[in-house]
Amino acid sequence: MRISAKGRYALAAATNMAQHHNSGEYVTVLSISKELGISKIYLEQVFSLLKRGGIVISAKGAQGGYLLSRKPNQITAFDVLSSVEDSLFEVTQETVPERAMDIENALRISVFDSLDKAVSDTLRKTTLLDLVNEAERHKGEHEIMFYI
Amino acid sequence: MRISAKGRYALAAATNMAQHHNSGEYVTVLSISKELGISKIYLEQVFSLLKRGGIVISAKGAQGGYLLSRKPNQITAFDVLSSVEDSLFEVTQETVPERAMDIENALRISVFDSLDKAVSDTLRKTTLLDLVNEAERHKGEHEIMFYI
DNA sequence: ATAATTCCTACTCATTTAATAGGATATTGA
DNA sequence: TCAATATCCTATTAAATGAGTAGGAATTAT
Repeated sequence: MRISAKGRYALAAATNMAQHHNSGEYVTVLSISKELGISKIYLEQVFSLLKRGGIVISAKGAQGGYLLSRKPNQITAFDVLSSVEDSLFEVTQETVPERAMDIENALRISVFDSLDKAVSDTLRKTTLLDLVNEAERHKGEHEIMFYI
Repeated sequence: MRISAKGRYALAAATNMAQHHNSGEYVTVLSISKELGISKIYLEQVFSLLKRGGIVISAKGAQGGYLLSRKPNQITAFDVLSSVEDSLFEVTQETVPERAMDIENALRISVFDSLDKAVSDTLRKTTLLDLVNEAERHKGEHEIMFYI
C-alpha cells in the first residue's frame, strides 16, 4: 500500500501554493517545479488534475498560472489526494466463487471498509494551513547540522 | 492506494484456515485454492510468505499442509497483511532539494506518519476470529435472492 | 506580434504484479 | 521400498501501472 509520487507532488505543490497564498498572485507551474525540484511537464499534469478536482483555479497566458480555489484552512489533504488519485483506497476485486462469498463479504466489511474510513478520516483532519504551519515549525531544522 | 491481490488472498486464506482450525488437521494449499477459487501455484507463494511471517506452520509430505501458528483470536489482519506485503504503508521517497525539505518534513509528519498509524491501528483491531464470525453472520445471505 | 503560460494527447521506459512452469525435497502409508 | 502427496524453491512470462517525455494547440498580457 503506497502513496504515489503524483500524490506526494500534489500535496507538496498545494502546500507551496498555500505558503504564497496571501500575495494573491497567480503561481506558475514552472516556479513550483523549480522550488520543489519536480519535472515541470509532469507537474503540469498534476495541476490539470488539481484543477479538475476543484482545488485550484487557473489563468492562461502570460502572467497566468494557478491559484488555490479556497483558503488554505478550507482545503484538506483528503481533497488534494482524492482529486489526484482516481480512487484513494482500492482493493483488487475479482469474481469469487459462490462458496467464498461469505469470506469476501467479511473482508470487505471488517477490513477494507474500515481501512477506507480510517484513511479518509485521517486525511480530512489535516488542512493546507496545518501543513504550512508544520513546515514553518521545521524551517531550517535540516541546516542546523552544518552550523554545529 | 490499494491492497494487492496477494494481500486479499492471504486474508481470505487465513480466514478459511481459521474456520477449520478446531479440527486440528493440516490444511492443504490445494483445498484452499479450490474453496476460494485461487490459482494453486500462486497461493503456494502466498503461504510461503505466511510461513516466513510466522502466521502458519507447515508439514511436508503426504497428509501434510498448513496450520495456523496461533489461535484465530490471536492473529490480526495486521499480522497477515504485513507478512505478505513487504511494507504495509509506503511513500515513494526521493531526494528533494534543500529548499523543499521543510514541506517534505511537514508531509511526513502530518500526513504520512499519521496515515501509517491509522492503517496499522485499524488492522490490529480485527482478528481472524472476528472475520470468521463476520463471515458466519453473512452466510447464505447472497443466496436469499434465489429463494424469494 | 511575441512571449508566456495553461492545456491536451500520445508515447516511452522501467517497475511491479499476477500468474505459470518445472522440478527438488520430504513424508506417509501400502 | 515405492508411489503418492505435499511443501518448497527459483526462474520465467505477460499484463498492468507508474513516472516521465515530447510536441504542439489555445489563450492572454504586454
